[in-house]
Amino acid sequence: MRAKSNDDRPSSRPAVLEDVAALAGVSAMTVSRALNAPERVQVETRARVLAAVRELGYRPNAAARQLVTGRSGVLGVVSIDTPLYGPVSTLYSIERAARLNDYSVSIASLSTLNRRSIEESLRQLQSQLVDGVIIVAPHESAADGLRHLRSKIPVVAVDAGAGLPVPVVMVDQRAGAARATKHLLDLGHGTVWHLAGPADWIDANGRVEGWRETLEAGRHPVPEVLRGDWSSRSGYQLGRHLARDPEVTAIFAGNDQMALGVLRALREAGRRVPEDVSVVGFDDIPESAYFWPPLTTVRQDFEEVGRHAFHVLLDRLAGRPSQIRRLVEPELIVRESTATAPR
Amino acid sequence: MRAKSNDDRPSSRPAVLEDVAALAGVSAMTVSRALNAPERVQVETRARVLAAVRELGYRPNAAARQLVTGRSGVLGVVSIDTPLYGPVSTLYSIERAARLNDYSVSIASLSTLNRRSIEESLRQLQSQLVDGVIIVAPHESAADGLRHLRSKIPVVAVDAGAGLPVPVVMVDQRAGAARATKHLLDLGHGTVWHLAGPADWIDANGRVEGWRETLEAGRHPVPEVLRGDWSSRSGYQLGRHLARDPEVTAIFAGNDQMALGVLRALREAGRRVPEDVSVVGFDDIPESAYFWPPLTTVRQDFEEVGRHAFHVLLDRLAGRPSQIRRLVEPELIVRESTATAPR
DNA sequence: GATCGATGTGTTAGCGTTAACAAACAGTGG
DNA sequence: CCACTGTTTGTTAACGCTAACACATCGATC
Repeated sequence: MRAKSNDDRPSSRPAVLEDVAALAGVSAMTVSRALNAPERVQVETRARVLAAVRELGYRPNAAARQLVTGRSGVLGVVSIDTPLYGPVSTLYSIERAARLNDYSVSIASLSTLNRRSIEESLRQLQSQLVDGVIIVAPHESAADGLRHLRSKIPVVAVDAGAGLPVPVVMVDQRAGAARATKHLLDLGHGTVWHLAGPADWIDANGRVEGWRETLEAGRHPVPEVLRGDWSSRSGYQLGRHLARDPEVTAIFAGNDQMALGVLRALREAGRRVPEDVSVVGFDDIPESAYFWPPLTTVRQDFEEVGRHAFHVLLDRLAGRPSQIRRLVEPELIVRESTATAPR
Repeated sequence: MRAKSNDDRPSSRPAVLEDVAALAGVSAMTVSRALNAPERVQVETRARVLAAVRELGYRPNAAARQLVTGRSGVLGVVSIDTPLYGPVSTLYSIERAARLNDYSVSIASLSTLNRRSIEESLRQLQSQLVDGVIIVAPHESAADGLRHLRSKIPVVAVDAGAGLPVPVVMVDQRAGAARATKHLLDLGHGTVWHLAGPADWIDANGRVEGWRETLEAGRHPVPEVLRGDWSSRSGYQLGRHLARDPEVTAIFAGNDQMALGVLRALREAGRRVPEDVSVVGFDDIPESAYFWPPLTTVRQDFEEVGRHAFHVLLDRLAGRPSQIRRLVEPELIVRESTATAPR
């Protein structure tokens, strides 16, 4: 009990449980119960307590509660600090799902994902006493870190490779790439060139696999993979090579930005889209509907990814069993950058 | 002291101060000092303590520390949940600055910024015991919330209007818009049309002002402002109107996405860029160098904005006086979408 | 050689909350 | 009418840390 437990209420200091208890004429424990387990307190008592809470503007002290319960109601999210559409959308959707469930979110953004950086940020989040962590790990280099996790707290990965000792939630990249490729083949193109994202990105490699499998399944020749870095610049540079080759009539770019660069390279080379060459992107960023021409692309439902990741983590926290690999279906959005093959 | 203070170390339970103290043969207080005020402990003792800390893998319990010191080392960031380049870059740069200074960052992303939503998220962050809050408030509607803050903890705003009772850090939008406009006037254009962002965005209005002032200063006619919504779609729609008017030879778009839509509208109307019409954007998103043609635009240094915001907040936390309004200088990036006026 | 300050370390008492147990009370059934 | 159950409330003791003070020890000072 406070030294000065007299009747003044110096609103300078925030109200604590004891103040509420005094005002309501009950013990501190009853107040605690009225707030955390309302059914264990008589209706009338609870009403008095809640009135006192409101009058004093009482807010429970998170640190004290956490010290005794061991739970903080805080979720850690480890992410990569690029302003790329995918990772950002995922981060926000996780935050939204968490807040809807009265969790708050503490972020650790990393410029590179590897074992050291992941362990470091995990340590930092742990000493902040987060209840669980979601790692957005779109890099292959993160696998090493995820494989050797020896964290006590539950971890869920988003956009991570297979065969890891943690649950993974992600968009089915292979299915998305397969749909994009099949769309082009169905339009009569002999084969599809693929402009991939960096080899150390999980998503990039998943898309390469989906593309390759689809070509092979239809016995189409498989051109060499071209590696970009997600930027329009790299799409442009690689696009200039492709533009020179008259054989090339269908290009599947690993994301919309690279597709934008390709569109520019083709135009500069005098090749029309979609009359001479068809182009498909990936992501469906808000701009892609306004590219020239509007881009056929693959939409990923990040909202669903975030929601799932959060709920899988909740399951872990509650000790419930949960799926260890959850794939979200992507959707092909057909616009004007694709058409039947020339001739 | 723990009930079972015998010599076993059940590594099941994480080590606490007392365990370290026992191993090092000192009192808990000495361990605390060795970690928080190393100069107040003898060199040799400190070495023993640190060795014990390492051996046990001891990490201080944040909740306990916070309960007694009243400080958490956590910073709240209230932001808007769009994947737009500006707000996202700002968020990441704040996070980076914070982490470099051993603060962690808890985010609250809102879909709308108004008095109610700001107060609500501030309450939530406060009950999480953050030491201070940075509000990224690019909406006019946030002003009402910021004006009536009665929060006990320090608050700094980013991208907020003038005349508020909190320190504000932001890019100088008027200067940026003035530079863009002047660039076009210097190229001989009679006047400049402006395609503004939504009227409820601070930045959009700052750019309108900078544009208008520059035109008026040079006694150029001031065309009616066209209002878009930052999207390529709106840029395209408004651009189609402008494309029909042969008087229009210079367009300043409120951001790069809208500029992209304008480029498309002009091209569809058969008007060449930059030969017939010059176009300037704002933001310098990574793609804008790969638009067709590459876009002249205004670059904002978000990294610096984040750094400043964090340090102003640190000043507040330390009770030091700080600037109440800090403007970061934008930079004009000239590319190929602008040229001397036709005729 | 008593007094002082400086230096290093220990002791005590909380910070605000909840788990665990204890107590008071009413109703129930034999 | 008494033990026995269940419901509601209170009491106590942590949770892990640090502020504040207390206590040694040492050399320097007059």
